[in-house]
Amino acid sequence: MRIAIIDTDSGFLQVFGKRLERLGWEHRVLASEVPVDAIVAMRLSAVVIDLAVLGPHGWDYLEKLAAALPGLGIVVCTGQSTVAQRVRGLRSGADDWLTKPCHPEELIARVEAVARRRRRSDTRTVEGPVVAGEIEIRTDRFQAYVAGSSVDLTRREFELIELLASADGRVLEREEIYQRVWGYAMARGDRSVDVFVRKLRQKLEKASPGWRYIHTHFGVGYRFAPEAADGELPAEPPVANAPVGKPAAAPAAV
Amino acid sequence: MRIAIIDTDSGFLQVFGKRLERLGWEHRVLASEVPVDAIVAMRLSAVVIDLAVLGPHGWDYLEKLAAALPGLGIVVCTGQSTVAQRVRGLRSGADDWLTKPCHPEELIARVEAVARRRRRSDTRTVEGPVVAGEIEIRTDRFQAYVAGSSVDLTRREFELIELLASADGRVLEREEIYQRVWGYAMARGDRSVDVFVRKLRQKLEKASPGWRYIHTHFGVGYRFAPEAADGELPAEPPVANAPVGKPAAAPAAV
DNA sequence: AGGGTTGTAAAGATCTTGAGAAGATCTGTC
DNA sequence: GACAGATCTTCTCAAGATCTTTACAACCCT
Repeated sequence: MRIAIIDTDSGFLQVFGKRLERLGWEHRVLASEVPVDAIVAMRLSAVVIDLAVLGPHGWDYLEKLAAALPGLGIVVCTGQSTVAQRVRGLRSGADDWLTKPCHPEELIARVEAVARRRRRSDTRTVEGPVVAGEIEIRTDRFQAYVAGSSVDLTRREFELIELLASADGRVLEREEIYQRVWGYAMARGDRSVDVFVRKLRQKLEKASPGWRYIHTHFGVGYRFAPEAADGELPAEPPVANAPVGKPAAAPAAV
Repeated sequence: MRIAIIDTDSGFLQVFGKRLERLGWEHRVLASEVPVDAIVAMRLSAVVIDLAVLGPHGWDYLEKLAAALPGLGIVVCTGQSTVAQRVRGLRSGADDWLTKPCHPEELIARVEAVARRRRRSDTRTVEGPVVAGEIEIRTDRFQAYVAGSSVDLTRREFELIELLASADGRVLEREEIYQRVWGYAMARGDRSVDVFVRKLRQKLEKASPGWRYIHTHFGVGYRFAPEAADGELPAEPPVANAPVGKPAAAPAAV
C-alpha cells in the first residue's frame, strides 16, 4: 500500500505517520500542492488531502487529480466543513470525506475501504516479466518461457519457480518453501518440495540445456540462480551477506 | 442507479425517498434483513443500511453481503457510533459510514461516490471493435462476427468472450471471470464458467474452424489468444505485454 | 564407514476439466 | 395467465492431469 498525504498539520502528520509506519505502508508527505503528473508518477493506491492546504483552487485540483487517475483513492481529511462543501468534494471526485479531528484508525480504515474498491479494477499489477538466464517467468500467464515457447509448467511447478526466482539468490529452506507455495505447514517427512524441484529441473533442463537454475544446499534447502553449465557465472556481484557455508557455486570446478 | 435502503426510520425514509424520486433513482425500502441471495437478485448499484435495524448480527450480515457482492456499494447510515464500530464496519466491507442525523444530500453524494468507484471496475468504455484471429467483437452490438456474419452469442457468452479478449492474453482465474461477468461471488463448485467456455468454443469452432481461441490453464483458469490450429502462432511477442486493444497481428495469417 | 539427506522413479490417490443432458428460469406472444 | 422457445443452472459421468506417497539408490558430511 502506497499513499501520499497532502497536509501540513504537524500533529496530525506525526500521529498518523507513526501509525502508518507500524502498518508498513509506504507513505509520503507533501506539504503543498504537487503537479498531477508527479502524483501519477508515484503510483499510489490513495492520497489523503487536507483541502485547506490547497487554498481556494483546491476544488480544481481535486477534479484534475480525480480525472487524471480514475483508479486513485482520494480521501479528503480536513477541518470543519459544511454539507455543501462535502457534497461538492465528493462530486468532484473525492471518494471519502473525513472531518478533523479524526481518529487515525478511522482514517486508515477509510483509506483501506477506498483502496479495496480501487484494487478490484486493475487487478493483478502488471509486472514486467522476470528474466533469469534463458528463462522468462510471466506471472500473468502462470507460465515460464524459453525463447518464446512455453516450458509447460503445472500450477505448483510454476508457483515453486516463481517463489525461488523471486527470492533473489537467497537459499530457501524446505519448510519455508512449503509454507509459501502450499499455504500450510509441512508435515515431517514430506518430500513434496524435493519431488517438485526434480520435476522443475527436468523441465528446465529440457527447455534450456546448458543452464543450471536450482541449486541444492545440503541440509538447508534450495537456491535459485541461473548459471551457465560450463562454469561461466553470469556476473553475480558478491553480495554482502555470504550465504551460510557455501558462498560460491560449489562445483565451480572445471 | 438502483439502490436499496434497509432501514425503518420513517422520517429518514420519507425525506430521503422523496429526494431519490426527484433524482429518478430506482429504490426499494427493506424494513428488515433480507437474504443475501435476494439482494443479489435485485442487481443493485448500492445499498444503504442502518445497522441498528439488523441487531447484533448486523456485522455478520455486512460481511456476508460484501463477500457475495464485491461490486456492490455499501453505505452504512446509522445513529451514534464509536470509532471502533466505524472501523469494524469499514473493515467488514462497508464502503462508507455516515452518522445520523445526516443531510440527505450528503448521503446521496456518498452513495454516488461509492457507486462511481464501483463502476470504474467494469469500465465499459465504447471502444472500437476488437479483432482477434478471424473474429471481431463488437461491444456496441453485444455480438461477435466472423466475416461479417454473426456468431449468435447469447448475452453471457458475449460477456465472457469480451472479458477474455480484453484481458489481452492474460490467464484469468475462474473466480475472477465469474466475479466480473456474473457480478457476484462464485459459489464453490459452480461450473458455470466451464459450461460457458464450452459453449463458446463450440460456436467459435463452427464459425471459425481452424482457429483456437480459448486456452485452458489446468488448475488456474482460461486464457484468450487467437491461434491458428495448424500451429502457426500469429506473431506473438515473447516479452513485453502488447498494448491493450491492439488487434495487431491477427490478420497476419490467412 | 555410517547416519542422515537428497535424487529418482513409479504407483495410487486426488483433483480438474470436458461433455451431455435434465431441470429451472426468463421472455415475449397469444 | 398459459405457452413456446431461448437461455441459464445444475447434475452426473468419464477422461485426463496433477499431486502425493512410497520405495530405493545415490550422495554428502562428520
